[in-house]
Amino acid sequence: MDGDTSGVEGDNWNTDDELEIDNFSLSSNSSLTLPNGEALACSGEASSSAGSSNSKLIDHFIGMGFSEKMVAKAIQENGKENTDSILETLLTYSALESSPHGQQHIDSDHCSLECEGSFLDDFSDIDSFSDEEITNPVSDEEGKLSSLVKMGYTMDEASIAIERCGLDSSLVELTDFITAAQMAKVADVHFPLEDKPIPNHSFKKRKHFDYEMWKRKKQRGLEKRLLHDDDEEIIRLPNPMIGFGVPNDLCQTIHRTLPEAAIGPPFFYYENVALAPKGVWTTISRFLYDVEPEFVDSKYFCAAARKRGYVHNLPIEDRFPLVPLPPSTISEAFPLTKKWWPSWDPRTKLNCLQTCVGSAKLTERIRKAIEDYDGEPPQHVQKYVLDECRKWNLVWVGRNKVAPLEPDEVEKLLGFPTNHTRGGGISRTDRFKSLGNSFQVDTVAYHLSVLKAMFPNGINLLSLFSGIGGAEVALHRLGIPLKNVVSVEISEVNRNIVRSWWEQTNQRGNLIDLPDVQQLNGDRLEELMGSFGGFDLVVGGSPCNNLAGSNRLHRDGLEGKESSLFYDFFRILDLVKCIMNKTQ
DNA sequence: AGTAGTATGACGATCAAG
DNA sequence: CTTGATCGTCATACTACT
Repeated sequence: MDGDTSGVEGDNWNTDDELEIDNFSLSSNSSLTLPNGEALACSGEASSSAGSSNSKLIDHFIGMGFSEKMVAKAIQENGKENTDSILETLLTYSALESSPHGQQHIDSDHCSLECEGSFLDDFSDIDSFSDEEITNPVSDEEGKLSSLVKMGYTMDEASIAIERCGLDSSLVELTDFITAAQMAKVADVHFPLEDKPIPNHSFKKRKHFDYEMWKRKKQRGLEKRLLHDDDEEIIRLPNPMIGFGVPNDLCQTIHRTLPEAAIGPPFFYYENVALAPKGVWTTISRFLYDVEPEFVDSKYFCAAARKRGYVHNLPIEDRFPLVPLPPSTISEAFPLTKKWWPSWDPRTKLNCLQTCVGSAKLTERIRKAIEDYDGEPPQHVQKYVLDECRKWNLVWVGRNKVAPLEPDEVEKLLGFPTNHTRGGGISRTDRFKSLGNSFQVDTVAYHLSVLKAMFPNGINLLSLFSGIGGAEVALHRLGIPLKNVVSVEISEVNRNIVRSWWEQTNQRGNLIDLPDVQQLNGDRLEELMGSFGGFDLVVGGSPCNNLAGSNRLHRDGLEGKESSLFYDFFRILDLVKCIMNKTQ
């Protein structure tokens, strides 16, 4: 999808229940932060974990060297009965925590235990709370966002609060807003309480706690470097990157057992770049019900590499590939290049298709560099040319002539129909951008193929961050009828592409497109699902802007401006799950 | 001259694999 | 250790129009 997701317009919120929050006074926090209010707000499980009956259990684990916050979260997740799984969770957390990127995500989870005590602490010094104390924010907004996340709120909640309250509002105002929103949500029967424990509002204490935590983690990180890191829970990429199997793979007898919480309905399928900063996939996996990601390189499906991670709860037996099988090498995909391909260019597969392509000037420079020599150019020229060709995915189109791929060639490689992104007022630049952000259809279709036997009459699909409709095209090419498709995509050109494809392929189903995942709330989902009886599949690849290696400027990880929309994928999936369970 | 859309090049770090 | 890959962003110059 496109990068700009910040266009939240207040007008569109009129139907949202959150709007009612405006009626709350932002400055008066007393009534909202009373322990009574918390007890009312928390689910049974969450509030009981804060009770005194657990103190022995907590002390037990604290005695083992785990932090109070961790123990509370682990108990909350596993229940107080199952001490074994609590211990296992704690061990996992402590491993995660020692990773440089993983540590901040522990903080981003909620914990109701910190509610204990000091409710009556005054907040008078809260405004002196300096963001820079903990993080090094680039802007005021990011600083506030980051602070809120560290205080235990979701990225989603934090950004909405800033949108609604304004950038110059204090942290107290922002946290009050979120609390009020959560209060309002509690009234909504469909709000998944167990996954959104109400954060406490003992600001002073939490601030202090977090700061101490941060110092401790920093310290531990230093210690860690001196020790072995063999117990790191960092997810490793498989080599070869074939996930749970690719077509023509001989050993396809892999079985897996999904965690209980991950089992559908609905089925879900999440995608993002495999080479994300350390700890990102651990966090993604943890949020998506602890499902182990499947890392696959699309070079096993087509002539271009595309290293991606997929988290899904689909069966992995009896998969089958799309037919016809796409060309597997560059020369098969583009036969005309064979004639001009020099023997000293060993490439048979293209690298990852990106959002930008090489310039005409660059190909000109390359031509001139080779032209000076009669036969084979010297080593250093070969090296230069090959480096540029690999970096920009250039192919040989004439004597001494290289060129970037054309948009229709990229469409072909990615498994889309030719001219899928063409016309309708879409520029060449935008085509490359949309295609570069898309799925490789054959790869995704292989994973989704198991649905065909299960849903002979078709499926209802929720497609988040749809882009140019990679999931829709994959399902269609598999011959799985699309009954109702709700497609959420911020970019208007992309929505037009999907709409136009939908009409051209004579779909019998119903396509509903929405612009913004952030505005898709429980009410709207319930309304949509009520009309056709729930979703069979939720698909989405959230923005990779802040995860991708090509991003020199803002590779900020999952908390980055765009990539944090992952949490909206989780939020919405969890809402769908909740509603589905309720109506069954 | 103003404007909107387009093309170009400068901008390294991170992480895995050999 | 070195090599290689990587769903990118930004300011600026350029182009094709009014």
